[in-house]
Amino acid sequence: MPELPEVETVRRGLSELVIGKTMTSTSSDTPKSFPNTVADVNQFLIGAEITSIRRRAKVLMIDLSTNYSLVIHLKMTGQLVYVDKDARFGAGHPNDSLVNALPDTSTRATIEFNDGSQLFFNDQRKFGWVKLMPTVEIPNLPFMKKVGPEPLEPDFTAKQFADRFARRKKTSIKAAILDQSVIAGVGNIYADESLWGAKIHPKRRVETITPAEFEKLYTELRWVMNLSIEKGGSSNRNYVNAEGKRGSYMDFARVFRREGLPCPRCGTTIEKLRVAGRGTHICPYCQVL
DNA sequence: CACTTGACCTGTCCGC
DNA sequence: TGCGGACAGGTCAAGT
Repeated sequence: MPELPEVETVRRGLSELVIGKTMTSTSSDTPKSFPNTVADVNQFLIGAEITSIRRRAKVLMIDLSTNYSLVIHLKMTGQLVYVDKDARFGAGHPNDSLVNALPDTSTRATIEFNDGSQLFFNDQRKFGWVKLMPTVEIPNLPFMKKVGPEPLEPDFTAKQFADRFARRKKTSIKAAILDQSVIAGVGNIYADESLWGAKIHPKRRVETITPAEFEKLYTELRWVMNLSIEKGGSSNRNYVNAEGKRGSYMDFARVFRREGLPCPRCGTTIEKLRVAGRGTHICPYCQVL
């Protein structure tokens, strides 16, 4: 569940549920998922109060009263699931069958709060990570130094958007829009959805994209990401996010994972191909090379 | 530097 | 039913 709209949904949900709470204990299974030393955890996390939760690109930052932060990347399969002291999910609780189901085999770390509630970091594929570090050092992370602008910031303009692609002229527009140093937070779903919206074939070389097409792509990307946040993001399985709601964006997807179905604009059958090493969905009539 | 490919992991689905 | 291979919403480290 890991593109900008999904991570933002988790951020908003967690903000409602855990800000102001104090962490009383933690446990984790693999050093890879949560590499900090026990000493660091004891000194800077145990007893710390959560003061704010921020997002940059697809990275979450849980700021603590110790001036340390938990920096979290969910990668492909990471989840943060909150369960209250009565083993219930947060407001919404749509899935009682999951009550008491955590921790499970995908649980990599658990944090307990002073009121008996818990936060589970689950990650089937173990690509994700949680790192405790001084808040002021977050901007020095290599990823933070290279990552591009936030596409949903109100003052981010279409011209700034187009200008970001100057460094990737020879590659495909799909590879470029997925490049986090170009624009922050775009992943496979919203790349495909926005390129369909702008009627641009994902294999088009960046240098062939016209200013009008960049403007359209900018508008479509922002529209589709804002819609997805409104819908709580995308989820395909029995997934519940931190606040106990399922994302419904996939009900609104126009091309993503819809190969074999009609294009909602022209009725042509949607096709799936590979671009930039990723599964890619297009309407072959609306999006031509 | 820009660009492409493979690696990191586990689970699932699809064809034989 | 079993097995092999491809594939899954992301990023890095290598290679050219």
